[in-house]
Formats: sequence, C-alpha cells, structure tokens
Amino acid sequence: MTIKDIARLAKVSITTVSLILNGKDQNIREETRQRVLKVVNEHNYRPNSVARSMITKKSKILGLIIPDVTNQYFAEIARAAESTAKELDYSIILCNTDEDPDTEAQYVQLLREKQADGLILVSTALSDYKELEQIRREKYPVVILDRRTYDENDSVVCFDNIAAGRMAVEYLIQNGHKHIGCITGPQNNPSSIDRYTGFCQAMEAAGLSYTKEQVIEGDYQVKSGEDGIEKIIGISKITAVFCLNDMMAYGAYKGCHKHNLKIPEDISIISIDDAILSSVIIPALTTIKQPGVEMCTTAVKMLIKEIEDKEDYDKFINFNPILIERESVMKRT
Amino acid sequence: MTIKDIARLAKVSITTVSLILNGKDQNIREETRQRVLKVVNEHNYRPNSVARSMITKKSKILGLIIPDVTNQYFAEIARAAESTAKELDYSIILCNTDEDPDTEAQYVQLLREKQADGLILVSTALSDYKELEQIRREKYPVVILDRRTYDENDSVVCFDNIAAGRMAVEYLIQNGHKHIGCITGPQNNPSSIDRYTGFCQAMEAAGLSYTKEQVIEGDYQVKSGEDGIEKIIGISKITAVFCLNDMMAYGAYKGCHKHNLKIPEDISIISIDDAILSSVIIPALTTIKQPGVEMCTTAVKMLIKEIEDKEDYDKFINFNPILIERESVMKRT
DNA sequence: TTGTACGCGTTATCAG
DNA sequence: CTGATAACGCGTACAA
Repeated sequence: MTIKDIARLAKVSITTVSLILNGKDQNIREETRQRVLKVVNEHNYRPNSVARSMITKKSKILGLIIPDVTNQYFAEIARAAESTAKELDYSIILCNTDEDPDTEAQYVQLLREKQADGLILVSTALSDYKELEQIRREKYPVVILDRRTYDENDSVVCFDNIAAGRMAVEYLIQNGHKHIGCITGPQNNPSSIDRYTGFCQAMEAAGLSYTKEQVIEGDYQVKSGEDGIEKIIGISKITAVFCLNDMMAYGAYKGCHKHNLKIPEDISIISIDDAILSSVIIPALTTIKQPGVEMCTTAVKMLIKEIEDKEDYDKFINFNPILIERESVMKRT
Repeated sequence: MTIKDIARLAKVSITTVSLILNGKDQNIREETRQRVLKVVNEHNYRPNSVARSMITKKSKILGLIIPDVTNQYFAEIARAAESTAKELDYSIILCNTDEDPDTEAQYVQLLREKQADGLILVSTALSDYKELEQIRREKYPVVILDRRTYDENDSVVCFDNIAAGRMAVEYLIQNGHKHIGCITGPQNNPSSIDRYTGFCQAMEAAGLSYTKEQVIEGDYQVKSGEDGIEKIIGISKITAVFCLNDMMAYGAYKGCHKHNLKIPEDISIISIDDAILSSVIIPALTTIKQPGVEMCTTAVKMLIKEIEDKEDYDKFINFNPILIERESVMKRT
C-alpha cells in the first residue's frame, strides 16, 4: 500500500492524497477529502516515514547514548527522554556504551548514518575523540548531558559533580566522620573524576588525610560496590564510605550485611544520584540528588529547539546538587 | 556529502563507489578502490541509511515495546535487546507503554510507519486490539515476549506465569504459612492475571481460604507495594505476602520498615522476577526468577531470523520459573 | 572494469 | 481545487 495505490483507488492524484494526509487540505473539496479518507481507513494506510524523511530531511528520531540502562539512574533518564520525545513527536534510539569510548564513537557514527535528527549524549570520554570535533564542525545537533565541556558553542545540560562530591563528604565530616573511605567510578569517566575531585577538596579543606587504600576503584555497578566495601572495612578506622553513585551504594549495603556490619551504626554510607530505589532500601540511603529526570527533559527540549531552529535559547544549563538526608549516615561524637 | 560527491571527487562513477562500500568489489581494480576509499575517509563519508532503506526495504531498526524501562526487570530486558540487536547489526527504538493499551497500539502504528523491520512486544493487552490482527494478516514480524497468545502462528517467547505464581505460593505454604496476602499487578495485565491465577490455584489446592481484603490491587510500581502492604498488615493473621513482581516487593519492604515490622520474622515476602537488586536488598528477596535477559535475547534472535527469513526455527519457546531461595521467607511452625 | 538510467515512496513546486 | 513532475540519496540491471 503506497500513496499511489490510495490515489488510484480514490480516483484522485497523488498530490491530493498527500495534501489531505498532511493537513494542508484547506483548499480541498470536503467530498473529495471524505472519499480519500475512506480509502485510507479501509486499507489502514500509513505513509512510509522513510520516504518522507528522504525528502523532508527529518527522521524524527533522536539518539540517546548512555552508559547502561540497567543502572537505575540511566533508566530514569531513558524514561524521561522517551516521554519528552514522544510528546514532541520524536522517537528514541537507545544506545548503551558500557562506558567504552570506542562503542560511544561507533554509536555516534551509526546514529548519523541513520539520520537521527540529533543526539543526547551522556559521554564517557568527552575530551578526546574526533567524532565530537566533526559534529561541531558540521553543526550536528547534540546536547551533552550530565557533563560539561569547555567549548562555548556546545549545548550542555550539566550537573556540578565536583560540588556534589564535596557536599557528600562535607556532610560526612559535619557528622563527625574523620576516616572516610571512597569507592570511585570508572577511571576515565568524567563524572567520576569530578566527584572524586569533590571528595579530595572536602577532605583537604577539613585537613583530613587519606591513604590510597581507602580509595577503591569501582565501575559504577552494584558488584563493585560490594567488592569495594569489603576491601575498605578491613581498614579499622573507617567509619563512613562515600560511594560515587547509588548503584555501588546498594552493593555496599550488601557487603556490609554479609560482614554483619550495621548501617549506619557501624558504618555510614552516602552516595550520589538518588535513584528511585534509594528511598526504598533499608535503611533509606542518604544521597546527593542529581535531578536526572529534569535534566534529561530539559536536554531533550533543548535538542529539539536546536533541531527545529526555534527562537533563541540557553545553550548551557547547570543543575545543582541537593542533599537528601535519610538514614544511612550516623552522627559520630 | 553524498555518494555522488564522492564519485565526482574520486573521478569514478556512483556504481563504483557503491560497489566498494558494499564489499562487492571483487572486480574492482585495487588502485581504484584505494583512491575511492581515500576520498571516503578524507571526507568522513557515511552512506545515508534512509536512502538505503528506501531501496533495500530494510531499516535495520527493531521496535521494543515494554511497559516501563524504569522497572528493573524491563531495564534488563531493554539492555539485552539492545546488546543482541547491536551484535546482529540492528538498532532499537524504545517505547514505554505504561501498561496502557492505547499507547501500545499507537506505538505499533508508529513503528510500522517508521518501517521498523520487526517488533519485540511485551504486550499489555494482547487479546483485543485490531493492530495485532492486522499485523498477523500482513505477516509483519513480531515476537511476543513474556506472554503467550493462543494463535498457533504467533511467534512467542514466554514464561509460565501461572506456574510461577503457584510456585511462589506453594513455597510459602511449605514453609508453614496459612494466611497469605497478595499484591497484584494492573487489572488487565496478562502476566498479572496469570500470576494471580497461580496464587488462587495454590491456595485452593492447599485448602486455604482468602478474603477480598487480603488481595490488594497494585500496579507493578514500587509505591503500590508500599501502600498495598500497609493495608494488608492491618489483617492480624497474615504472616506472608506474595507480591506479583519485585518492584512491589521493594515497596513492601519499605512499608514494613515504616511500621517496624521485621522481614522475615514478622512477615515473609516473596515475589516474581528476580531483578538485579533483589539479591542486594536486605534481607535478600526470595523470588521466582523470570529469566528476562535470556528470554529477550532469544526473542531478538527469533525476530531477526523471522525478518531475514532464515532456516526454520521454533516459533514458540517457553521458559520455566525458577525458585530463588534467599532470606525473605521464614519457616513457621 | 566502469558508467547510465531507473526506481524506491514521499513532498514541494508550479501549472492549469 | 487538482494534477504532473522533479527531487531526495542510494542500489542495481544492463550496457559498454
């Protein structure tokens, strides 16, 4: 079933059908309109959007590049992206990079080939890959989410990860903790680097020292939180652990439980993200909220403005961390 | 940059470029090949897949229709779908229905318009909407995941939800529980109906009675588990609750905690799914594993076989429930 | 070994 | 008010 068939069956020209289907039918006789619509409905005809894209140069598809949907936080982002996109008549192609810069670069290429109208990019390795350069040169619409770049022309919706890291550790310090462990994210991950920087800043500002042993490299997955805390609890003085994201905090809970350590009595846990489940687990996780849903909604809207070349808009929006005090941190005296 | 430009710059015909780019270059002089490739790389040219789809009639896009990525279980499914698809050179368009049949129908239409080569459908309302009929008539490739239909011709990867429900409740009964509450899923959701049927079967087989009050309607979301259990714990005799999915069990944990009820000492919890976090929460959740990742991987492979018209294959694959015994159910004497 | 020309399904332009 | 026709970028039969 093509537009041609419909035209033939309704005994009108292709143009007429197209006009009607696209709502440009002010000048079409009602009778003709009804006849065409009837044929369309009878045959359940839907225009082929690929052919349409061919000519309009718009695919109405957005690429969403994230590390891993399985991570609660990114699941929420994916959800927000999809809802917002749907509202504005776009679809989302989902891409998981697993924090691998090569995979990320591949996906950027793929999405361009597929003529995605734009990209929401939660980048793993922003600094040094040539795709980004090319994108900038060609002015391909991309909004970088969750991470800032230093090029004035980039569209960015970001979160102050350094401040978030600092906020988490300061909160621990205010609660009397002096020996604080840290489970980081993947080594090259920008948000992980920033959050860790926040940790360092807060520790130094408070005149607290820390050894290499109390900083464990994780990978933002549950399991690494579990493994990480098992290493840390060997260090007798540690009273609190800062996990760089919620998923690892969940793992830390498990590790503590396995070793019969009570949270927060024996060990306090704090992290960053505030995924849905963080208010659900017991004890409820004290965490620094990164407003992923709002950020992503903002990003999608920004991207679409860019694509549709709407009125001026801010190309840089920053979200601030918010402390969500729950039950996983205890005051030490 | 189009194939035309490349041809012009390399001083060859369009055909030559196309042949080389598609690996059909056995008959092309190496020198020519190199020259073309050089131009291609220099300009970072990538063929436009929309135009390619136009002619090949293949979009290399698969639609994934699920209730909600934010649900751990579906996040894992989305992940599995995306990985498997990528491996086989397909992309995934993500669609969340929120358990709404109309949204589902809309998405089916949309994906067809977008010329998705096939669909993975975790259906909310399989029985009664005309899209499915049309799909069947037109032999559009669809694999129904997580839910069985009764049409022999449908491709189905399913899970025995009735057996799963029965298994959960039987386990509770074996552990000495006689007064068992239940938090169901959305009313019209097929998997919810089946799981609940399993509950009823097991209760009846054991000669156990239950009142309307001890069966609460939930919606598969965390919050409804929390609300649900708060209603149930009012009924003094209840010693165990069967939540129809893990997300609601997480909510139940929270509800119990709020009311100072210990799991499993005061109340036992069991559910179905076995999402990642179920082994992480404390106490670890005893649940019936629905092997979502394997199911989805299987479904995608089946779908692609169907699309690419490969050799014969099973159109019906059933996965069985597996009891995962952890710590949320206590033996009563 | 390479080039010419057509067609995929649609929209846009312009003529009538 | 409606229709003919050109284009979009690519793949491929066929010709050379």
